[in-house]
Amino acid sequence: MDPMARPVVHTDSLRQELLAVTADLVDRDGPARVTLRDVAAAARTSTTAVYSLFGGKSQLLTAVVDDGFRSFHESQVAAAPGGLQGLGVAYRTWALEHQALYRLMFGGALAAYVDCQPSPDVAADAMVPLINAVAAAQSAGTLLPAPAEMVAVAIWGQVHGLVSLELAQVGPPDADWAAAYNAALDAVGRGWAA
Amino acid sequence: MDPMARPVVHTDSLRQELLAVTADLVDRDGPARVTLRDVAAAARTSTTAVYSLFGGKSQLLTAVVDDGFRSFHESQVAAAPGGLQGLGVAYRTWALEHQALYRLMFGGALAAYVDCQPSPDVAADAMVPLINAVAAAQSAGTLLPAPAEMVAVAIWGQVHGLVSLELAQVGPPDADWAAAYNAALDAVGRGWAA
DNA sequence: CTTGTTTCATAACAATGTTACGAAACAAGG
DNA sequence: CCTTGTTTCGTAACATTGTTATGAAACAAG
Repeated sequence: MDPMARPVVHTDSLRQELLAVTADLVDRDGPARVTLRDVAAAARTSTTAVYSLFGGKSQLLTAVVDDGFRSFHESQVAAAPGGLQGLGVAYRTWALEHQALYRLMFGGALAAYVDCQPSPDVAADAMVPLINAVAAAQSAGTLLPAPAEMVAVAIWGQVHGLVSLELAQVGPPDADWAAAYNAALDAVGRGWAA
Repeated sequence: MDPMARPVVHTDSLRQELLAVTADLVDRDGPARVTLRDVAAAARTSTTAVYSLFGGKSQLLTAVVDDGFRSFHESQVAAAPGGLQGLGVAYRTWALEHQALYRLMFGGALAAYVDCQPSPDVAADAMVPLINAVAAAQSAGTLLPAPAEMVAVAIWGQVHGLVSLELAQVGPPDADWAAAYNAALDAVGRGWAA
């Protein structure tokens, strides 16, 4: 009574393929040039797959963004032994290695050009290593005993803002971003030191 | 020999009107919902006007963004007497009062969803009051004597990053952004203090 | 082999940036 | 006053893209 009918092709592995292909297109041409027809063609399927597996373009991009946050989270976990400085350095390193994805992750949500806001819990997770490092430094007595989450948000804002300005190329044309970034990290350390 | 022909309607005043109407639409519905047909209808003209006066949609948005940077520049100039703290407070105030425009100004350039990157000199101008305040504080001996432009970029990154995260709603769901912002401004003051 | 059911690719649809065409508007000359 | 010539700009066609609807493809059961 349940003829299995036509075999399923829109499987989870195709879902992964679509995610990878989309991320590739974003990295190659930027978010504006990503079309569902190109995505489908690159994955050797049809645009219907995007709708049956994700629901639409914005959900596809949201999934790519969430994957980006997870990748970023991993890099932060790996850098956690380096303390606050290590996390700060790893932040910019990851952003420069995944420029287009980083632009989509933060610029997409900010510009609201397409509805690709990261899932709140995924974005919050990415911040956990930083919060832990802040709390650890506070326990060690090297950091001011302000609320850890607030300090973490402030520090994240610092590094995110500098990286954003660098990637968006908004600022002095001859800016030495690497130097500014390192100097800012030092200033953050002094500013929040106990 | 030079019959004046049909009178010109695509004049500079219509250009201003288009700019105002576009900024309104951006503020009301966000950049994604801005269509040339709507812009033209709101200005009681045709889409041709956008092409003859700007060249296309991206140039129109770029002009809006440039106007935004000029408005922001004015608010910074007005806040200059308040010193670094005053500039920092004015920064967030302006951003919150022009949320959609701010999103377009920085998120648009970052996401690269549409080519609306601000003119470099306009964006650089917006930073001049901050650079001056940094230089003044250094002359007064209250700020570390690092290159003024680098310090300014670092401070700008701090405030921009926090405001961006707040507007993009990326971060802890229950974050107290105002408190984090004020704490960050204080930390910046301590971090760069002489 | 037919039938029935599920799945998915193709094609139609709507919206939008862009471009091409031709009508509108006006001055000069008859 | 009408015709002609030239410039200007609104309308309509075009191409692209997200989305939806339709019908063919694929397979199991009888």
